[in-house]
Amino acid sequence: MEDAEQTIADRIQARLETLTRAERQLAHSILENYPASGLGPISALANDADVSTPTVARMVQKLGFKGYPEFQSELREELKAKVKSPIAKHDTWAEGAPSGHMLNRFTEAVIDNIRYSLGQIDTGDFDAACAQLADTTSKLHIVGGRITHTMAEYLFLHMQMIRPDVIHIQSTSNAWPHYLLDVKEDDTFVIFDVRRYESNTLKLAEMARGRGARIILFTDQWRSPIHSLADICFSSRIVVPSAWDSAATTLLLVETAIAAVQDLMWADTKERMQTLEDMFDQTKLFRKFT
Amino acid sequence: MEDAEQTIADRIQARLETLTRAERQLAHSILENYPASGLGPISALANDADVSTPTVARMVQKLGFKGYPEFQSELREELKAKVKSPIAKHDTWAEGAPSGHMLNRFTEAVIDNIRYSLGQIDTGDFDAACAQLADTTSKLHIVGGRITHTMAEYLFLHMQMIRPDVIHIQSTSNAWPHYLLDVKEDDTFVIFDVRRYESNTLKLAEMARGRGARIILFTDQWRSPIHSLADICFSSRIVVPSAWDSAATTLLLVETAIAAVQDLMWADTKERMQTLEDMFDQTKLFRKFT
DNA sequence: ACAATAATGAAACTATCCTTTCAGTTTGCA
DNA sequence: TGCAAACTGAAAGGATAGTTTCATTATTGT
Repeated sequence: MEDAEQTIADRIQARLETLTRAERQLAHSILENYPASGLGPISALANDADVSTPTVARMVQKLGFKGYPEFQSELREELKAKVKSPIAKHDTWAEGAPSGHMLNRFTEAVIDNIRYSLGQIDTGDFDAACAQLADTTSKLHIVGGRITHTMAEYLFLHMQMIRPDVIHIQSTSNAWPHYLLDVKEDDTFVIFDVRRYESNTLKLAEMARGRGARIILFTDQWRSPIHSLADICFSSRIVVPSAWDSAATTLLLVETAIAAVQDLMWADTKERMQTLEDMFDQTKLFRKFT
Repeated sequence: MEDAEQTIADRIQARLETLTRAERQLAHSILENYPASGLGPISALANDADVSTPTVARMVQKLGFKGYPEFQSELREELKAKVKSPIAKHDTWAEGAPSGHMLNRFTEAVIDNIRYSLGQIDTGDFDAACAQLADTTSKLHIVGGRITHTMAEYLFLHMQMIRPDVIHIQSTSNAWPHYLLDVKEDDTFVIFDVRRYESNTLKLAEMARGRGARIILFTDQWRSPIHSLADICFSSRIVVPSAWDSAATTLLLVETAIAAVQDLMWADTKERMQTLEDMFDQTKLFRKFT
C-alpha cells in the first residue's frame, strides 16, 4: 500500500461527491458489504449495484487504480493488514471516531435498548395490536404527549394512508371533549405516554376507557399509569447518555406495526395508495426524479 | 453455504491429516493469511505456497467445492457474515417469534441501516454540525417535509429547551416568506428531506441559501438535491421491509446531535432547564411521581 | 531393489473475466 | 428550446484465470 493510512473505503468516501449517479450507486453497494463485495468478479459487483460492468471498470480507474484486478489486490492487502492487527474491533459504530465519541456511546445505548425491549415483547400482543389497528369496523384515535406527539403524528400520517377513519387528537386538551363525543364502543385508542407522564393524557385515557374504547399503549420501561387501563401495552427502554430520553425504540415499534398492518391490509390499501399517488401527481408536490 | 456453522478454515483444519505434502503446505499458506490469501487468483495462492496451480484446484475439490470460484465465493460469504458486528448479528430480536416475523425482519433491517449509516458518517462533520447547532450568536431554523416534519419537530422541541432563538418552520409553504424575512447571514437551517423529495423544501433551501444561511441537511442514502446547497449533509439508509421508509436512523442521528449539543452547552442550559421545570410545576402538567 | 501406485507440475486448452469501443441517452448550459 | 458535453450500458475484443491432460517424480509394499 503506497498510501499510508487511507483505506480504500476512505478513498471512496472522500470522492463520493465527485462521482456520478451510477458510480455513487456502485460506491454504496461496495461499502454495503465492504470489503467482501469488492473481492468478487466485476460482473457480480455490477449486478448487485444495478450498474453495468464498464461503470465499475471506469470507477476503479477514477479512484486511481490501473484496473479492477489492481483494485482487488489492494483490497486484499487491506484485509490482510486488518486481520493481523491485534483487534479487528468492530465494536465501534462510527468508524474513525473514538469509541468514547457521543455517536458511538449513544448508538450503543440505543441498540441495547432495542435488544432489551424487543426481547421483552410479547409477539402475541404485537400481532393482536396490529390486527386491531387493521380493524376498519371501528375508528382509530391516536394521541401523544408533549414530546411523544411527534410519534403519534408519525403513526397517524402512515395510518391515514393505510386505512380510513383515523383521527389524530392534538394535544390541546381543551378540544378533547369534542373528539370524545364521537367515540363509540370498541373504537381503538393508541396512546403514547412516556415518563414525565402527563396528567392530561391519563385523563383522556380514562375518558376513552369510560366510553368503552380499547387502548393500545406505547410507554417506557417504567410504564405509564395508563397501563392499567390499556388492553395492550408496549414498553420500550429509553435511557441513553443524554439529558433526555430516546424515542428510537418506540419509533422502531411504531414503524414495525405500520409495516405489519400494511401487510395485513394490502388488498384494501393498494387502491388507496394509488389514489394518493394520483393526487400527488396533480399537486406536483414532489419532484419527478431522484 | 451447505454446512451450517462450519467455516472453511475449520474444514481445512479438520482434513489437514488426510492431505498430502503439497496440499498440507498449501493449507498452511491459506490459513496463514486467512481469508485474504484465498480471495486472490489461484496462481498467486499457488505461488505463495510453492505449489502448482493444479494442486490448488485439486485440493479445493477435495474439500468439496466444485471449483476454485465456488471456493472463493463461499469465502466471501463467510467474510460478509463476519464483518457484521457480533452485536448486530442477532438472529432473532423478539425471542419467541419466528425469525421471519415482522418484528425480527424489521429490526434486523433497522440495525443494518444504523450500522451502515453510522459507518458512513464523517465525525468531523458531525462535530461541526453540533457546534453550529450550539452557536447561539445566530438563529436556528428547523424545517421538514410531509413526513419528516415529525423529525423536525422532535428536534425543535429539544433544541427549544437547550437554547434560545429556535424557529420551527411549519410546512405550509405560504408562510415561508414571512419566516425568511428575519433570516440573517449565518443563521443556521436544519432541513429534513428524504425521498419523494419535495419541491417546496428545495425552494425553501434555495431561498435560505440566497440569504446567506448555513444549511445542515438530514436526508436519505440517495441524498436530496438540496445536498448541493448544504454545508453539512447526513444521509441515513432508510430501506426496510415495508411499503414505507424508516426514520429510525435519522431519529438516532437527531437524538445523538441533541445529546452532543446539550453536552456542549451544559453550562448555559442548566439554568434554562431549571426555569422550565419551575414553569412545569406551576402548570401542573405532569403528575408528581411515576 | 523393483514394480505399482500415488502425487506433482508443465503445458495446453477452455472458460470466464476485464477492458474498450461505440452509440443511445441524459444532463447541464446558453 | 436547442446544442454540447457527459454519462451510461450493450457488445465485442483481448487478456487472464481455472481446469484438464499427461509425462515425470516420489512413495510404498513386496
